[in-house]
Amino acid sequence: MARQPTSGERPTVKDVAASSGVSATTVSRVLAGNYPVSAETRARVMKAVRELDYVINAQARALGGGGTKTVAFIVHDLVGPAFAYVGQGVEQQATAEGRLCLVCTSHGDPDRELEIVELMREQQAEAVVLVGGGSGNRSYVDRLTQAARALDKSGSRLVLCGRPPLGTDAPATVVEYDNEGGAYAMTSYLISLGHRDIAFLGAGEAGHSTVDGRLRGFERAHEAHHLPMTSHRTSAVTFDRESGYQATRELLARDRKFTAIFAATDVVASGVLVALREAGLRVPEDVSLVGYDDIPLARDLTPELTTVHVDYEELGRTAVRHALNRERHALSQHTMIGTHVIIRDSAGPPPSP
Amino acid sequence: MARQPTSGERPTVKDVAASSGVSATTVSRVLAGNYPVSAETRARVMKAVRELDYVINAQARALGGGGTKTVAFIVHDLVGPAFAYVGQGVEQQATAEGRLCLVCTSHGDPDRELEIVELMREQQAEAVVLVGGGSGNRSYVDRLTQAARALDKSGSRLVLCGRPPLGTDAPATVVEYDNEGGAYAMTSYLISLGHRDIAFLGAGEAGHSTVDGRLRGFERAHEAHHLPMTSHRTSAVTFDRESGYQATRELLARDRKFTAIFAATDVVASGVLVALREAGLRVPEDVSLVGYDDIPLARDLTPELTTVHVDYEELGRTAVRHALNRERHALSQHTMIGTHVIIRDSAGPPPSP
DNA sequence: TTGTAGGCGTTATCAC
DNA sequence: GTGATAACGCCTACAA
Repeated sequence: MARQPTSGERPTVKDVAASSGVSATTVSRVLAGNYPVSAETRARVMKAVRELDYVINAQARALGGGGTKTVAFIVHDLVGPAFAYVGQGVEQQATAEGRLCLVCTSHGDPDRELEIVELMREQQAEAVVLVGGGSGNRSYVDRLTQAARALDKSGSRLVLCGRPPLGTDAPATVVEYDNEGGAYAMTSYLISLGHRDIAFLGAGEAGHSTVDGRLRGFERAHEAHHLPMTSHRTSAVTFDRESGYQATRELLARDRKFTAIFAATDVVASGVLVALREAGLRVPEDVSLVGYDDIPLARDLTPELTTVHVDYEELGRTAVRHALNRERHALSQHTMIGTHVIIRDSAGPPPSP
Repeated sequence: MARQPTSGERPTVKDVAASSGVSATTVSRVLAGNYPVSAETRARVMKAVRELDYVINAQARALGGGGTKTVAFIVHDLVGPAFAYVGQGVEQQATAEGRLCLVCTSHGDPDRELEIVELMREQQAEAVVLVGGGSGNRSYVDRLTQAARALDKSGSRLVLCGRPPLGTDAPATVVEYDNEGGAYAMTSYLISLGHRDIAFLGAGEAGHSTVDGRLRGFERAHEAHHLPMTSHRTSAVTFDRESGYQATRELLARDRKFTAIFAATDVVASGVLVALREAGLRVPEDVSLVGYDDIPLARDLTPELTTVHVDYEELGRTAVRHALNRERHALSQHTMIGTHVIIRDSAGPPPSP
């Protein structure tokens, strides 16, 4: 008589085997489909599978061999629009390559981030994608390098997505986008419109790779055009709307000479816009405003925001693709994704004096 | 001599045991910390753990007993703001309860959704959270009910987050928010402002639980105030900005009597706003506009959008909390989260005739 | 306090 | 084509 699994218990290959009168090995072969099995046997097994509503145990499979078919991505939080798009890309590519996706949020805490990497090593994730700019702090970079080596040793791969490489001796895959180039192009655009006094509102602490790159592009453009620079960094540590609002108010209180504002992100720009409007300043007639990221919000602002486009979804896809299909023994990989200016309505010529 | 694991291989408890001169069991006990071990032994073991850079194998642990400590959430996509917030809540609560989070996207495809539920059963996820409104299609509901039973049998739990229960005999946890109540309150608000001809722009096919609920609230408010209703549903199947834009253009082409528009979502409202502005209509002077969801976008529109607030993050948290800490043998659970009107600047009295 | 034996569900290996 | 058997790495009895 076919063995009936205890009700309320999950059936196993053994149950299927018993129920279809074959060995567990044969059941495994039918399911894997990578080994010759007679058509008749296959049919019997499949019937039992359906009747028992059997599904394989992924943990057991991973243990026996085969690996976990899992990719992890670690992100500050899921609600930042840019993060969400990267996540979307990661999930998409992971699914396309037959992998499942683990998500974790670090809320920007480096210690938590390293903890999570450790957790992912326990989980045997095939790739660990770290999303978002990170700190350049020395001890942090060292610990991350060590984590990269540990992952490498267990056949996994650390991927840095949207931040610079750790060093050439760290086994990691890096997929960046061109913060500096985009900021350079945007600044040049403003200069070409006639602006000579541009305020850069870069929220966040120094040493943060993303803002640093953008600021560098801003500076380089000034140098290239032989222009003095009036950069205005704020002490805010977040990239949110509120910090853009506050920074603009402070700026307006102490300096009204600038004719354009370059906000470090679109979200910051949305806060800037509110402050400008409250001060009775029109955009772009009185002051031009540009952002960075080109998230959907950019088109919802009034006026629609001129900004730098970054293909975040592609960033995520590339990260997974490279991590999973890299050349054997290629120690480090590095890809740079281009960015470009999207001209909308928030920037124009400076007001005539 | 202590056994050195082959370089490039992951160390196991055995390696740690050999390296510290104790048995594998003792290592396990030290790591679990739930069993008395002499201080000296513990120290030796921990030292070996550090030296070998050992981490436990989560798959093996799950297999031996203990379970996977994993929660899955399935969502249309990660970039919709509402979805992102629910995901944030799910991840947050999962982490708080010591679980890891698997994400999958279904892109609104019911078949894919059921496939994913199956995958999660293989993964032994402790809870499977289905996020977002779903179709009321009979065969779909039946298959989902069957999936719920299958999950229940393996000790897991299906959670419906933001959609109505499958039926009282399905072992599932449901966490909804009050679509009908919020729409009722908002419609009443518009009526109290003096509006008598309100267009409801509900993108999406009939049978979609979220829109249906909102439309029901819209209708009930009209009934309660003894007002005839002029509902306008569009044929668009998406909830995006574009569908709001198109729907509004069609609406304007055939009917200009309405004095207010109730958009099914904030994102739809953003498209409506563009179309209105293009037509030279001022908001709220010429026509009032309200939305639903209260995503950050609502505050970035000009004028800031009057809308219905939904605490999506709490929705996600509640989903996980209930799934993990339910009473034993409670077949079905049902929670409703409240919604409320947020008054901003996009709705006012109708223009005097 | 510590060690030994067996099992979790699957797949790889080796026989038949 | 099919079936036993031994891993995989951990944990929970049961002994000592």
